[in-house]
Amino acid sequence: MSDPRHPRASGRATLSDVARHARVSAITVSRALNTPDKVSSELRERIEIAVRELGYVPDRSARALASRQSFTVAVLVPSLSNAVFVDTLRGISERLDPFGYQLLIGDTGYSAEVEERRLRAYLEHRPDGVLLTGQAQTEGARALLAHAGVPVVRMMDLSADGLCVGFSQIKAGYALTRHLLERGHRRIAYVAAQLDERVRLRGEGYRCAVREVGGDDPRLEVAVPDPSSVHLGGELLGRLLQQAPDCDAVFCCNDDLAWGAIFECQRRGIDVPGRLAIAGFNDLEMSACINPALTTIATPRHQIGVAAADLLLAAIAGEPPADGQRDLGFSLVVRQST
Amino acid sequence: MSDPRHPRASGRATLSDVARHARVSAITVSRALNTPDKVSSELRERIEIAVRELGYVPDRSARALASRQSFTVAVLVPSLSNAVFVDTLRGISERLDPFGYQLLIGDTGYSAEVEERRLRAYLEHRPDGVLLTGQAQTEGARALLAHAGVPVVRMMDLSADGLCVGFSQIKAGYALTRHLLERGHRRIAYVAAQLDERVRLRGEGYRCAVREVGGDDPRLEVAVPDPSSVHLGGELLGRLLQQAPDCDAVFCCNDDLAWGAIFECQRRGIDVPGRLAIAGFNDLEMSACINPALTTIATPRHQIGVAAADLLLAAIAGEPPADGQRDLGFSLVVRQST
DNA sequence: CTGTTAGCGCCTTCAG
DNA sequence: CTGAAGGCGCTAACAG
Repeated sequence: MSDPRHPRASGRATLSDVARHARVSAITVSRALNTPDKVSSELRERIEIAVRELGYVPDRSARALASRQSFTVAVLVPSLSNAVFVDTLRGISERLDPFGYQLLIGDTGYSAEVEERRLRAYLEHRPDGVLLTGQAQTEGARALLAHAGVPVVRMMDLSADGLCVGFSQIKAGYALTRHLLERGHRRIAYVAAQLDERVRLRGEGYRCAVREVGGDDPRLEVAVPDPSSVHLGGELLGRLLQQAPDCDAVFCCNDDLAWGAIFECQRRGIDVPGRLAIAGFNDLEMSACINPALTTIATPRHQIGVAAADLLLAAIAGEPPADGQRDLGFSLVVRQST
Repeated sequence: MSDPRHPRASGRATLSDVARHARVSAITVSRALNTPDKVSSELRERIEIAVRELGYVPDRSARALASRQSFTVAVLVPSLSNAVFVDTLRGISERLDPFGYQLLIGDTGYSAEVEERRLRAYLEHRPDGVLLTGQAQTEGARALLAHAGVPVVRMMDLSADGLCVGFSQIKAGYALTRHLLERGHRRIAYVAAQLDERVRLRGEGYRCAVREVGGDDPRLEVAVPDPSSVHLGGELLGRLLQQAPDCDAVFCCNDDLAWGAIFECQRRGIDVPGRLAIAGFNDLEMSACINPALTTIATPRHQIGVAAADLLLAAIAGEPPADGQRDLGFSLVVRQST
């Protein structure tokens, strides 16, 4: 009833369908596809034709199962709405795509629980490597990774152990605050939302710097756990101005908040930077376009993705990590808002 | 040499490792995990303990191979840098996560070739469904989908055949232009970048509307294929003002460009909307925050994700699509920029 | 260069 | 409710 030259009605063409069609053995088809130079050009051609005629698409599950390599890398970022992580993803993808690795991209919504859940889900794919943003947050997540035994590279911050690529969030926060101090500001505020590890560390850097000049004052800090947004930036500026009307500079934990703060100043007729200097963090594309252009910390997020991918590739290949902790630095971009 | 109660050194714990550990058969472990109510509570408990002790994580490849269901859905969007698609992804994820589906998320960079390549790669995972943005661009992509025989839902625009969820880009472009006409503008420009299907359709709508009042003029259109960005918005405004100094309103094909145009007007001292009205498309978060607040078309992108997921779920379940073409509409949001 | 054999880890029968 | 046998599609290891 069934024609052996054609794929079974029950599903798609398989390797043996192709093999039968090309009158070779299955393994030869496998080789023609994966290591073409190990197959004579004659058979290769016949096989290529069969593949095309049957519309054969290999099955990764079967391949992964048999070869014990999934050619898959799991990547977890806090949010896809944040351009910072999307730039990082692009760097990863640029580096991993050419090697045939496929990315399992997931966002955690800045939640440790979601992170663990997604991690578990992705580990079921037996990824060849895992890329994480920051530390694995929960005990469970760390246990999962330990059991899995896959190479892991952590991105964005620096840490004491394991492989990681990033820069010192503390130093960056410190550097930006120093810049404001050098501009002569003494009542410098820190406005933050989405209080993740990195935002906290930037706050640390800020506090370090203001303390050095005795300029620390709890009223100068506005921090809320809400998701960051431009709108929130305006709102938090209002709150800040209420609790510390004499502040003369604002360090926003990210650019989005800073934009919102600038817009709010425009509406209130507050001169930036004359009456109030405003600085952000990350140097997203728009920060150079807004009026006044935003002073901010440029972060090497794309490069972090590239380097993390390279590090992971090396780890997958079993190469000893020459420098497991890669500090890619940051740079202060001074524009008109300060 | 090897203790049968422990996973082999060569790899991670398998179902039979767990089975041995709990002194039951492998299939019972499988059932305890997938259909717990088909296993006595006693065995279930023993199995749960074994799972925990061994740190067992199921292997999706093996499961997919044996069950012929991958519980995976492939999603292709043009870009992750565009908040529009990220909002759509969120809608999809919200709907599909609870069912245990895992998303294979990929971006095409607005390229038809990349789309086909990614599609092929994702089909190797034997996804239970595919979510596409717009039409499958290439002949090859369409052939792949036809061969694969998986349910496909297309998002964002409307189309004649197959399952799709979106709204009429033409009508939206028309509606926005009508609004500008009703405001009394007669020299309305269309500024566009990233010329994908949707941007072109919006342009169609624009042209329809201006033609009705005899206001069409090629000098009023500035369109470049470059990736859209805020910076580009400013640049294109400059170009427009040069080739049509008398234009009195600008319809930007997306909000990013409109922001850039507004910033450029601020720098040039052009009054918005007094001298020049500016409108965008999509209603991203920032559009309500900028000064002047941006008039734009609010698009139901999150809802599109939700509805697309629902449609796909139904199609996977083999349910006949009651309404295969779902028009979710759009709405005009009039703010201060017009 | 090509083929055979066996098995990856799990689930679908079909039995009890 | 539990288990035994077989196979999903592919590739490793060995043969020739």
